[in-house]
Amino acid sequence: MLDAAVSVFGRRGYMAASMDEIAELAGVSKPLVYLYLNSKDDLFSACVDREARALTEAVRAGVRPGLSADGQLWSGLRAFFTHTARHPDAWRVLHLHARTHGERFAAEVAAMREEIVAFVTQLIAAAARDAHRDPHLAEGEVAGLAEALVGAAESLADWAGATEGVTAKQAAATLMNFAWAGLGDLMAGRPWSAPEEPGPEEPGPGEPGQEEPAPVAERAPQEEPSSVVQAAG
Amino acid sequence: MLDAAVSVFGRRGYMAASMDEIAELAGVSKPLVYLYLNSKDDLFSACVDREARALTEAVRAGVRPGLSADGQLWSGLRAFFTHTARHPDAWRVLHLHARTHGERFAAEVAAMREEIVAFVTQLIAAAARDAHRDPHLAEGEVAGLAEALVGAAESLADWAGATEGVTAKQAAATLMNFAWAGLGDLMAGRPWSAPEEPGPEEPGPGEPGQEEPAPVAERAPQEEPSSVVQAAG
Amino acid sequence: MLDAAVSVFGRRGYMAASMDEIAELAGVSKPLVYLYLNSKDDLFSACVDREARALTEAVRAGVRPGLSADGQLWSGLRAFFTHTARHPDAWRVLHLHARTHGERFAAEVAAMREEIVAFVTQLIAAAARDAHRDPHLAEGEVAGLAEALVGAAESLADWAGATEGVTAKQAAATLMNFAWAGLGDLMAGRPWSAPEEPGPEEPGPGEPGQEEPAPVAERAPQEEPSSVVQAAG
Amino acid sequence: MLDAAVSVFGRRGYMAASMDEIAELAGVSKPLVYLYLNSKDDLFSACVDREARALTEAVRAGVRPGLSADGQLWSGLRAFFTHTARHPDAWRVLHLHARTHGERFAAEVAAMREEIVAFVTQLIAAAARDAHRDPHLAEGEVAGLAEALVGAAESLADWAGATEGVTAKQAAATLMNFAWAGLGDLMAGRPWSAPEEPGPEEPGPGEPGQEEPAPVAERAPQEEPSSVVQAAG
DNA sequence: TATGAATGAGAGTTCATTCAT
DNA sequence: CATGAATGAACTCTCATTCAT
Repeated sequence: MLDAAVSVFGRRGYMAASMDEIAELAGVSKPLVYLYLNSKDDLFSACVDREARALTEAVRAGVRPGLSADGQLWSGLRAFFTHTARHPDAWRVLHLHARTHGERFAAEVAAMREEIVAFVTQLIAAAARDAHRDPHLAEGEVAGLAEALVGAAESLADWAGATEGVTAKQAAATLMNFAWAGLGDLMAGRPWSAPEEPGPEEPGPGEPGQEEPAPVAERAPQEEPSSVVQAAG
Repeated sequence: MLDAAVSVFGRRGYMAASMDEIAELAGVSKPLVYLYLNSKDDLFSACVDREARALTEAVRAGVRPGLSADGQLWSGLRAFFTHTARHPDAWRVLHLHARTHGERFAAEVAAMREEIVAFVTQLIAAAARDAHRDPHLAEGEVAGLAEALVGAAESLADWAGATEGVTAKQAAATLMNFAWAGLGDLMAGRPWSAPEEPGPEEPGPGEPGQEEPAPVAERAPQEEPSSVVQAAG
Repeated sequence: MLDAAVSVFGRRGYMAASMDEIAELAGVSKPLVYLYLNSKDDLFSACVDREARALTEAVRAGVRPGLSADGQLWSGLRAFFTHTARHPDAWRVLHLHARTHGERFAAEVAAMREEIVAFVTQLIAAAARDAHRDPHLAEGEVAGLAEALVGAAESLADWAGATEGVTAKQAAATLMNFAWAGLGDLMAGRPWSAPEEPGPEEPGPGEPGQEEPAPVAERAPQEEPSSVVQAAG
Repeated sequence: MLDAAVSVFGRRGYMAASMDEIAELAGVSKPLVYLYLNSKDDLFSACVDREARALTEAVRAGVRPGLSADGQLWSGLRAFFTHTARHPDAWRVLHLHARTHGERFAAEVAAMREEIVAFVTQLIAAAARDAHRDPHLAEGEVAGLAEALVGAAESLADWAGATEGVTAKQAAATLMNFAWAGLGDLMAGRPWSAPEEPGPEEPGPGEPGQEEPAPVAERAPQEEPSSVVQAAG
């Protein structure tokens, strides 16, 4: 029943979603929805709750704890993009709709986001520690960079979710290049490269361990450029 | 009249905005709104149109044509963040609401976004040409990076708009560091530094010449860390 | 529009009355009802207000100020029964329905009732003064008797309104006998008799000045006794 | 189960009472209510039936058969006010709610009322016979007076039920004074006095023998006069 | 027998939209 | 040109009522 609600909310938004449509999609009657979840607000809140939990859980499960900072970020991003790609409506609910309807929902999303930002902040701080250059990165700066990184990831999730032919791994690679190496290094021919790891999601032989000479996602040829743009919007 | 509509749409969203409130805020009667703009859809479309045009125009006007690639990007970002900060309702309409209500509005936003992405793509390609390392950056790769950059900029615009004490310049600096130097260089103590230029937006004496020792945006001291997370959400 | 509301509320009661039926009876659409009167509660309140005012006004206008105490009571009762007989739905709203739906409406009815009780209290006190027997009637006693008299009048209004063939004058005469002379005097053959006055409501020659040898209302022959009982219930 | 129904109906009214609340208060499940009593209408009808029977039975049992007419009336009124005071929800069901929802319920209440009115009619006729003044009271007149007396009693029951500090005996005394002696006699200092009898309901020592010097009910001192009016409404 | 689970029908309320003026 | 006045349609939510067990 929550599945139906997430689907309708994700496609229509909170206000445009009608309880009739949700009930019909769930295959039950409207009063039943009200029996289990008291109101439209509560229903939406339950959706946001569940999906926020699911997303953070997916990211947490995707991170390889023993790896280096960039390795952990890489694995976390892959899990993040994989989850958002698999649950596009849920992602729309969280990222598009929950933030526009009252403090209540915004707070729920904020709690989820905080967890992810905190994780990223830790990674950056750890990397800075490893580089022994702490003085150059004050605590506030690290937080700012984490914000930027998470924001970029969110936008790329929108883009990847709406663009055909972009896999989660490609999105993650694009972001790692962009964020870790930086455009400057890319210009200079110094892309970031993924750490050695057995591919956990697709462990089959079809995936070569060294697939990263193309560090930036190579998208499928686009006959219709507007769709790309639109998708990324 | 459109001003009123943008304000109400930006604050309430498409569905929750009522024609009554728009007409009242505009100081005219409701039938007059329908006389000039045929329907709520058309009114919203006109808002999106106008604001998309205004934003692209602002960015275009802010770019210093003669500068280097990163200089142009820097000036463009400053113009972008300045505009979104000055017109928060317009930015909410474009980035939050227009994408959630039908292909029609999404397409209008897409057209705007395409222009900006194309501009960024040109800059990256030019920079790559200058570095003589073209082979490393295929066309698709450049487009992907441009997407990531624009996405990061959009997220930062949301964040700056919701966080007190973050100026447009600080947001732009944060993003330039993040995007151009990359986290890797930042770790290594090699931040990106802004090119020499007379500050165009705030040329007054209120701007100290030595503003760049803090390469990452120095945000206002935050006693309440949760507000940061929430604001950035 | 209020007429329709009073009619429907009077016949159905507050809860059972539907805004649809009220709007249809008023010959307008439902949103128009909500435009003028904000909610069902407000609509009901407006009805109660108007009818309470109308009833008190009718009683006030019916009282002959120069008469003796029983003469004033007699004229007031005639006006009261005339009004309730002419506006049965309004009377049902006030006496039956308004008292069962929340303090708000009960208070409005109470204000009206207080006016009438105060008037009756004055009359009884005046009569007691004239009889020079003040010590026997304390203030609280007078108020209690006024309550009883008004209560009896209300019940008789229900009865008269639902029983065919009972005129307002007959109801008033019944109550005057009952209240003023008392059953004891009636047993002893000492009925109360109406003071001399030109009949104001029905001034035609069809009404003899001395019509009161039958002091108690003679009802029409009742083929169906249950209806009488029901009406008086 | 009927107890719960009477309680909820009495407090909420027919329409506002929900079967859910009734079933919950009765401690059973809703389908069980429907098993025993087919519908909400039938349930309400059963309540009205039972309570009407209970009230008439209480009055019948309270009357002392051997007494004089006014003595019987006095004892009957005391039983009546005692019962309504002890079962306020039942009284509300009968007097307030049953009359507002369809002929069916009104007829059930009417049957009860007819019995009481018939009893009172007999009393008045008997008293008239004793006084040897039959010609002055035709049958219709007696019935009218009985209606007025019963109506006054009903109103006083409402008033006593809503006013703190008014006992059944006080209400009965007020009504006997009002009805039997009449205002005229009261003005002249000739109140009705209760016949000699051992107090049946409260025979304990809590009842002083000298309770009749105040012929009219002495209500509790009322600092707030509006509450009296409202309560009596 | 007794009930958890489910629903059809209808309630009050709102809003984009349109005439007559 | 501009609007006061009005409405059709749709919304969220409730409740008496009934199956399957």
